[in-house]
This record gives sequence, C-alpha cells and structure tokens, in this order.
Amino acid sequence: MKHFKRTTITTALPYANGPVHIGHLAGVYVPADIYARYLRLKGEEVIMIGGSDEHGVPITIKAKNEGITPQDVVDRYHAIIKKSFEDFGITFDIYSRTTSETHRKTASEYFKKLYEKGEFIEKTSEQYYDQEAQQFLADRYITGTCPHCKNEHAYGDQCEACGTSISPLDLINPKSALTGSTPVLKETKHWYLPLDKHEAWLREWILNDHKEWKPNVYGQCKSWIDLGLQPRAVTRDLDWGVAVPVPGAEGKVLYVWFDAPIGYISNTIELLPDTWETWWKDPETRLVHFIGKDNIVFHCIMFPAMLKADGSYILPENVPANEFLNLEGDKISTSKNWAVWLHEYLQDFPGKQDVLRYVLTANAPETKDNDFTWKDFQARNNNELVAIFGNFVNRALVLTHKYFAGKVPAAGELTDYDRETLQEFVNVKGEMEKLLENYRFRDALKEAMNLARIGNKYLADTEPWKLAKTDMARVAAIMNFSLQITANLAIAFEPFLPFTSAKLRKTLTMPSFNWSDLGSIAILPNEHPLQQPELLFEKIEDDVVAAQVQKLLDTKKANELNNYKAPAVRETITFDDFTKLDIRVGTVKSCQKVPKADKLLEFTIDDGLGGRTIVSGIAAHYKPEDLLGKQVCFIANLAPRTLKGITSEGMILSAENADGRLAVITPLSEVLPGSEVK
RNA sequence: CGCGGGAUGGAGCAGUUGGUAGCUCGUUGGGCUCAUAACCCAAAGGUCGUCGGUUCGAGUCCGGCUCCCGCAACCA
Repeated sequence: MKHFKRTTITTALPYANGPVHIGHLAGVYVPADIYARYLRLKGEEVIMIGGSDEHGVPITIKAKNEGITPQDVVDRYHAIIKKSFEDFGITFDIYSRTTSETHRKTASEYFKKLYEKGEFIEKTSEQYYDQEAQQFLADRYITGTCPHCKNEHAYGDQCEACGTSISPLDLINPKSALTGSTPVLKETKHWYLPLDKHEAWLREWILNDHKEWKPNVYGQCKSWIDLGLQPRAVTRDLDWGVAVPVPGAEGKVLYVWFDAPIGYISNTIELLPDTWETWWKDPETRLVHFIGKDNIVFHCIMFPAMLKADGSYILPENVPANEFLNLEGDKISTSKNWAVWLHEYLQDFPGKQDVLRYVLTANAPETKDNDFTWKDFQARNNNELVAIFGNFVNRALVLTHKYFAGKVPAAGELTDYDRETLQEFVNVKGEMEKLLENYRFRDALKEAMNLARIGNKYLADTEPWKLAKTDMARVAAIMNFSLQITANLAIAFEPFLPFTSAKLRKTLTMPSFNWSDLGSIAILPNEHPLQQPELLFEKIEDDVVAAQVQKLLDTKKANELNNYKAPAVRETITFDDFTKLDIRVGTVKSCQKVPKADKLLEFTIDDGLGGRTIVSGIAAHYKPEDLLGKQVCFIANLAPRTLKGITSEGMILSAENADGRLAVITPLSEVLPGSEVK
C-alpha cells in the first residue's frame, strides 16, 4: 500500500434544508470520524473537512413556502446541524458553509480559471420559463399530461402512472408547479463540463488503478464510463447561489453539484489560509471522500474531472461510499419526517452519544442497505455494551478495589493459560489497522469488542474470587492481566466510542496513551492508582424505546393524514343512472363471523320485506356484537353473489378512511326497515 | 429489455482466488456467583431468493426470472 504523509478527509456536505438524521451519521459522519480519530491516534497528520451545502432550488422553494428568505432557512439549519455534530463528538477541524465569503470567492475563481483555460463548452437551448415567477423551471417543477398514458399529473421528467421517463417538451398542456401558469419556452445559455473529453483517463484511473474500491462504487463508475460520458451543465438559471463570474451570465449561478464539492476546498482554505494547498495539491497527501451511495458519480467522476480540469489538484485515493440505512423497515425521508433526528436523540438520550455511535457502526450499511430499529438499539446497548464491555470493566475494577485497595497489583509469571489468552489478542493492533485502513469499520469494532469478550472469559476461567482464599499472589497476577486488558479497551475504543474511552481512561488514571500500546500487557505499571469505577453504560428500559417507537408511529399516522388527498371525482352520471341504484336502510337482526374467513361477517337484515342475508368484508373493523340492532344502509338490488358458500343479497355501505379504516354508514335517526335512501 | 448494488438459520450481518456454510444477538439446557439478573460452557436452528447451466465439486462462475434499494428532481 502506498504511504502518505498526511490525509485530507472530506465528508458529504449535508443539505441545509433540514437537520441531520441517523442515516447521514451511519453513512458518512460516524465512519469518517472513526477514520480521522484513528489516524490522529496513530500520530498522523489529518484534517477532517465538513460544512453545510446551502445553495440550490429546494432551499428557495422551502423559503417561499414559509415566507422567509433562503438565507433564513440555511441559517436555521446550519446552526442546528453544526451544534448537533459538536455535541455528538464528530471531530471536524472545520465545519463551515457554502454561503461563506471564502466559498463564494473560491468557487467563483475556480469557475473562472476553468473558463479561461477553455475547459467548458457553451450551449444554448430552449427551456420552460415561468413568466409569473420570473424563473426557469427545473423538470420536476413542470406538470402536465403524459404523452404515453394520458395521465394528467405527470412530471416533466417522469410519469409516475406509467413509469416512463419523459422530457418536459413532450408534456401535453404543461403547467408550472410553482404558480400554476402555463410556462413559455425561452432560450438560455449554459456552460457545460465536457466529461466525454475526460473519459479516457477516468477509465484508466478508476477501472485499472482503483480496483480496490468498494463494489458498489466501482460498479457504478464502470457503468457510467461504459455508457459514454456526456457533457454536464455546471450553471443554472436561478438567483440563489454563487454568481457565474463571466460576461453574459447575468441571473445565472453555479449548479449545486459544481458548487458543493468546491466547498471542501474553500472550507480548507478557511481553516488553513496559508497552507491549504499542501492538503489538496501535494501528491503525498491522501484525499478520501466519505459519502453515501447517492453521491458516487459526483465524487468519482465529476469532481475528479473538475480537479483534473484545473490541473493542480490531486485526485481522491478512495471514496468509501456506504449504502443506506432504513428506519424500522421504511426508508428514511426528510420530507416525510421519517427519521431519528440527531438533535432530538441528543435531547432524549443525554450522555449516550456512544450508544448511537456503537449501534450505527455495528450495523453500518457498508455492503448493503441495513435497518435501524429501536429494539435492536436497545438489544445492542443492553446485551453488548452493558453486558460485555461495561460489565467486564466493572468486574476488573471492583475486584481490584476489593483485594488491592485500588492499586494495580504486581504482575506474575505468565501461566500457560495466560499466554494462551494473550495469544488471542496480541495481534489486535495489526488486525484493527488492516480493517480500519480498508474502511471496514464494522469489523474493526467487532475486533475491539472481542477484547472485552476475552476479558470476561479470562475472569470466568481463572476465578480469582475463589483463589483469594488461598493464593493472593496469583490473584494479583490475574487482576494485573485483567487491568491491562481494560487499558487495551480504552485505547481500542477511542476511535469508536470516544466519550466512553475518556471516561475509562479517567478511571484508570491514564492521562496519555498510545495506539502503539495496543496488544501490550505492560501498559499500567505496578502500584498505579485507580479511581472508583463508574458504570460505563446503563441499561435502557423497555418504556424508553417504546416511547421512541410510539413517536415514530405518531409520525407515520400524521404523515398518512397530511398526505391524504381525496380521490378525484369520477365520470358524471345521469339522474337515471342514479335511480337505478336501490339503496335501503335495514336493521341488523343477527351478525356472526363467517368461519375460515378473516374478513367476512354474515348479517341477517330486516329489510321490511321478510329479511335477507348479506355478507360483508368488514370483520377487521367491527365485532359482530358492535352492529347488532344497528341500522345500516345497503344496496338492495345488487345481483346476489356467493361468498364462502353463503349467498349475499346486497352490499352494506361504509366509508373508507385514508388509513384503510372502514366506517359503516347509518341514518342519523331511526327509520322503518326498508326505507329508501334518496 | 435504462444502469448499478443487494437477496445467506428467528433478527442483523461475514463469507477473500469455487473444495463438507461462519459471526453477533435471540432461543433451549447446564455451570458460576466477582460483576449493571451481568458472565462462562454446550445445543438446537439454514436445501445460501428462484429456475437452469459449467464443473469431480458452486453461497462462490455463467444465463433466465422474482423481489428490495439507489441513480436519472431533492435526499447519506
């Protein structure tokens, strides 16, 4: 493996139209922080760059909807995001924003340099323009009739009814989603980065030189390159963003995908105004982009093409993109509020940053989409952190305080069993390094956890509490050995669980510590003083996770209601059509469940004409006794139908709610059975 | 037939160049009692989405199909 002098870590810039959630953390920030902490612990030079992405159309839409300025929107979310990262222990060297003056200047100059070098091509095209809103419309903000299936609510890029991709120009009867007005076609000029000209070296660089990239990353790049790269627009007609700094570009800004990655550079400049170039241009610097799977082509193809077009920059050494984290079986969604928000977690679980860090790492979506559930969160805390890690540390410290007054007792000659145990973790440093340097954080964490497992087994097998009656010298040796394992835990967990590691080091009176000590059993000297143990983790009770689940269920319920739109009215019918329907009121004389059918209830209805039998599929919503004696409306002249061997003579009417719940229709006051409904 | 990734015991995940399927949690039984009813040992549980092919031998290679996720607006 190539040796580097220093490492520049970038983390995907969270879009400042909402707070950060566990999906962002699991995909990007937790792994990046583990990597950064690990490298620092080894004494390497490293910077971790972060910031908010604050430009783009959705922010302007959100601002418009709320009646505030885009700046208000990004100020609000930037503050929340920055604070929650800090409290969570993500160790950015800088967390800035793309609305900063430094960024505006940097991005502007970056564009200008490429422009002057002739790295762009100019194209004029016709696009839909909303005269009322005075802006060009993104494809998604144009609706109209689908040319294929005639669905009237197709979007400018795709018809969700028939699934075909379409161009906004094909839409019949286009309408602006912003104002509802009919947009007009208008010519506009844009600058494009000709990715096709970069294809040859990109192919060589990724497909030959970086076969070690993760399969999802490599596969997606290969697919793009094999399909042939197309020029991509780097400017847009919009008033929120970095102005395009060349003549003839009034009212145009840099497109976010061009703008945002330059944020990595401008934030480095803000951090290190004098030496930033070392971190971006020296071939002995390792550049690593931590991102989610949705951002792969931007970081592997487009941003490298931008860097190459400039000519003075290094290219990323790796782009360890993660897959996605789902929440309780459904995908996380900012707009549907289906998420565990970091700032809310920090409020609901004070002091438990490491629990979330642990769960997100142990279940990180490194190779495929994974699922976060509160039940799993509780189980991993109670059965792993508390029971294995916390418990071992507590055992070792309590026993030492009991037998040796809180001072590290003298080590003894190693027995065969001691040596056997040592053999199990003497290589832990090398193993963890190999895994961490290959971005396999989940496995590296498992390796660290294994130390605690070894410790528990060691205590169970050596049984110092029994030997205390006969052989205190051996007990001393056992406790020394156990405490050395505990010290190893403090080092090994620093990248993963920094708060816990700090607490543990305090208890062990270990002000300084070295990664290179990992695997050693001579970390703590004889007579080294220990503090009173405090519990590293505490159990999370059922009611706490139940409350979180309930919070999500409430959200889900609220979403269903918010998203509910009454179905469109059907085709007009004549009065004659209506009179064909014979709707009556009847009284329920008897009602019972139909055997071997989940949904069916069998009714006997007094219809004033001698009674009739009706079978209705509402067993999931009503118990038979709920409806006995009640009056219901039914269609009296519907052709009979046999259900589960019972002939149903009509249909009982009920209304269906958004969540699928059924409500039987009943007259407001009692009428004679058989009365007509008109 | 748009492109990429995924589908492995109850749950969540590993499975490197094809050679008798592993890990953590959970479950069951036993042991221990220093420890946050924690810890240790053992066992049960999978025809590796599906159909077909290559091979002495396939979770692993090839082809068809099904389902999930992502990209093509926004979103890790």
